[in-house]
Amino acid sequence: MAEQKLSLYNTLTRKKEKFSPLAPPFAGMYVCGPTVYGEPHLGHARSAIVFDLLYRYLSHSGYKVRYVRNITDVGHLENDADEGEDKIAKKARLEQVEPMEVAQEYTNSYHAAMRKLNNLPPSVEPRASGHIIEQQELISAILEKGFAYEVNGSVYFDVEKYHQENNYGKLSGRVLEDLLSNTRQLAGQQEKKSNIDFALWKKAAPEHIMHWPSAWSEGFPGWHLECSAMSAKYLGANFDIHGGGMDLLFPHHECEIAQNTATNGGAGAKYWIHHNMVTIGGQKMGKSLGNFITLREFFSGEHKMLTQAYSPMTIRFFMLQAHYRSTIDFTNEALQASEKGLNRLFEGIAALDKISPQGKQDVLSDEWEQKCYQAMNDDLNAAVLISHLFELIRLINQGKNNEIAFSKNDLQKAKHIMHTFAFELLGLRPEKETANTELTENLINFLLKLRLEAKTQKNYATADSIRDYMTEIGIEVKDTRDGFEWKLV
RNA sequence: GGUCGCGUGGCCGAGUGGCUAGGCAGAGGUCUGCAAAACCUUGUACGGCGGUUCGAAUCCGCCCGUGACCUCCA
Repeated sequence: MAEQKLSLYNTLTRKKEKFSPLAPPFAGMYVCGPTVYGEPHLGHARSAIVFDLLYRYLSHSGYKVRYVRNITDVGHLENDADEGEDKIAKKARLEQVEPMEVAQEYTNSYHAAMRKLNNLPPSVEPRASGHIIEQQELISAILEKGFAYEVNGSVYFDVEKYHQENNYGKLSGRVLEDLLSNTRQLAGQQEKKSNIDFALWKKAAPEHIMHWPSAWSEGFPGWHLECSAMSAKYLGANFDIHGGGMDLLFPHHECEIAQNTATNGGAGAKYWIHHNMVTIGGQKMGKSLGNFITLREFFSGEHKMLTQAYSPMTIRFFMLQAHYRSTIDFTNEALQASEKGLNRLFEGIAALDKISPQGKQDVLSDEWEQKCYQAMNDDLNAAVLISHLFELIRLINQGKNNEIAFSKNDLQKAKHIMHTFAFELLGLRPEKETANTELTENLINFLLKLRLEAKTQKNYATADSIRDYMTEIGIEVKDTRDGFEWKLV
């Protein structure tokens, strides 16, 4: 059904490439998931939404997709100056609870937020802490190949040795010589042969909470290891797509490629897909910058930078209106525009059910569907897809006003397009509540019929009084040409 | 400092050698008891200066502004 001509921008080759999986009809996709030491925020939302769009589209196109997205609950060093104190462990000590309790709490928050955003759950969601053995095996393999060395119970990746036969920097475009001269000298790096070497295993300091036994020391795995280990475990040494934010391009993904290449000669993934950042006032959102807004705060509106609450679907729609490789700047004004636009889209789609077919000839050409697929195929251009949907909404509204006569076939076509692209692929979901029982619904309709009678008799005082009361209790009433409409707000 | 990117109408944001992106806001109109919604009309934008071209916002150069990465980060 779908045209199988998806092109994706591959960071590895720096150009758009036709997507062609290694073993069709299967497609493997690995995405760097959250580090669960804090509340999920807009950035997490963007990553999840972008790759949800890709997941949905690949599935829609007939691929059997295995979507793996990890949970990082161990393994990220705070920084080298801290002598390798683990992020999760640090937070745990501050809050005086078990590290895994912290990880679990934020994992739960993350899942709840992702569900609200209507992101489909991944096929496999592995935790780094559950794959210590696999990570240790990977370290052994790299040591065996001679691309790592052990010092005092810690193991480091030998970047310069690796670079003699391979290209460290092929993904990020970095030049090794520049890196060597520009990398900062940090405390606690005396063990490493070179500044740019990175840890595969770190010996845990005595006060360190999270540690595991290993052949080298009681310690913990390095920060880039988990993704290599878990992608290989669930997708194979060579798989199709690796995704993540642009901020992970270097060093994280570069190091992953080095680890993968060192063990089996391949980069791992064929297509490396990176989405851009969310900015606030033109600056990247970050805790240290003080412009950090969690998803919970967006949904409740409780944040000093927010003038109102924004629904999960508004956030999703806002994200989808920009191409994934562009930065997207958050402002209240932009989000309000999205909220209204999304409402227009949903109302237009709902109007489709109220239009009765009148035309004998089709007015909607088949090009509509093709245009929509073209937008998706062009590196998942959801922004252009949405513009097409709005063009169609304009026509639908004209049909609603009897300015265009749609045929039965037209209406089916329009419904099909909206359901496929707006709901199935973009993952938009009307949030409008309906009356919870048939009884309520009947009562509302009865009241409105009374109002209509009053109106017909020009008893506007009564008509307005009924409408005012209904508005007050949360029922929005709109008059139409031959009756009324209502919805709960 | 090194590397890479971006600069589009009031706002957000697509596009990229010639053909109206789209949404929001604004103005005028149609409809309407009022309200709301919807529809129609309306703005001829691409940082500056040069160059290439029949033609550039789109390619090239320089300048200005701005951002990301180089440190955990979506």
